[in-house]
Amino acid sequence: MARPTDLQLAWFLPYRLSVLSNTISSAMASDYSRRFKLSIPEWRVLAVLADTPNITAADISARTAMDKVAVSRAVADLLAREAIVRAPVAADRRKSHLCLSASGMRMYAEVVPVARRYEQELLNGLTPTDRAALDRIVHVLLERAAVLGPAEGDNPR
Amino acid sequence: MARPTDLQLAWFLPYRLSVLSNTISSAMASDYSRRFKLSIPEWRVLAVLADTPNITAADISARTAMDKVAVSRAVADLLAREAIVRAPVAADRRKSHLCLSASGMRMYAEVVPVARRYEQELLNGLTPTDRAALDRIVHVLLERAAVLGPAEGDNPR
DNA sequence: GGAAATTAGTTACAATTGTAACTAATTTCC
DNA sequence: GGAAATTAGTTACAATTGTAACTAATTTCC
Repeated sequence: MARPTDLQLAWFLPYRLSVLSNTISSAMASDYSRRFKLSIPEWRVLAVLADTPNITAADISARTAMDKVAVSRAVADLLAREAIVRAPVAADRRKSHLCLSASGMRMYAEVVPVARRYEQELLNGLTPTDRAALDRIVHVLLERAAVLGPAEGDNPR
Repeated sequence: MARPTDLQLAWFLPYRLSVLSNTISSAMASDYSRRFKLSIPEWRVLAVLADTPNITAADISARTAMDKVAVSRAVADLLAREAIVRAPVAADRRKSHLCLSASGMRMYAEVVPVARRYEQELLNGLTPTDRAALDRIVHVLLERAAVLGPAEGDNPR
């Protein structure tokens, strides 16, 4: 049926992943922002700091694949709302260590169950075998995608 | 190790899917735009019209999960570049049917192998079993995500 | 038959995001 | 020891995207 030059967008993996991820992210984003006034980047920074306190903005970039500007903006916002605290590093005064404030921790503790429930709702449709397969597959694809991107062109990022 | 309130962002499915999809999409986007001056929305419109000529902008929206404004913009751009052709529908003059021009088809024919190669590079890391599992899993997750989104809040989109 | 409601698509404006240039601190290396 | 290069983080500006209001055509329904 499909001509040889035809791609069948509906079955094209990058397209399907993009639709899937956007559907999930925008559902969650609208929920977070409605309930907690948190954007996705802010929520990510919160989550990383809950996991590993006293790291720098650059560390957050490295762990989240977020751009350093995006991190800077999210951090500025969370600081303004006093959800996190910034402490200059004595040994290198360009850096600051960040960690959650008491109220940031409370906020995080409130968001986590909501986030977990989303994930659970998604995973509930899958058999244990499929869940394991998904973990494996996403891992492989992430690795390959990371290599593919920079390799293809000339952008040295 | 992880405290009970901790989410472990690195294992959080929505987060992993988002990083995966963004990595893939931005690699492809930079490649498309460098070689063909095509944005992702433009490429999607092109692909849908290659698959199904003579449909309306609204039809494209419905098939791609793109917002109608995004479609309108991509269409305007492709029209300006004469990659597609617009013909008013006699029976309902609010609508127009769109289809690829000869040069649009050539452009599409050039992009397809590049797109396919990307997909292939990704899939090459997976066993046939995993590929089949991925198809199934993405399908299930898409369905669940579609239900989850609107159900959670009050946005009637 | 015609006012009120709906629909396709566009335009205007606001918010978000990406890129480049920048400041200030530190490191490298002659 | 100090000029040149590097690094952390921010700021300014441009490009992209989302939302709301709009125009023009059509449909509904009294």
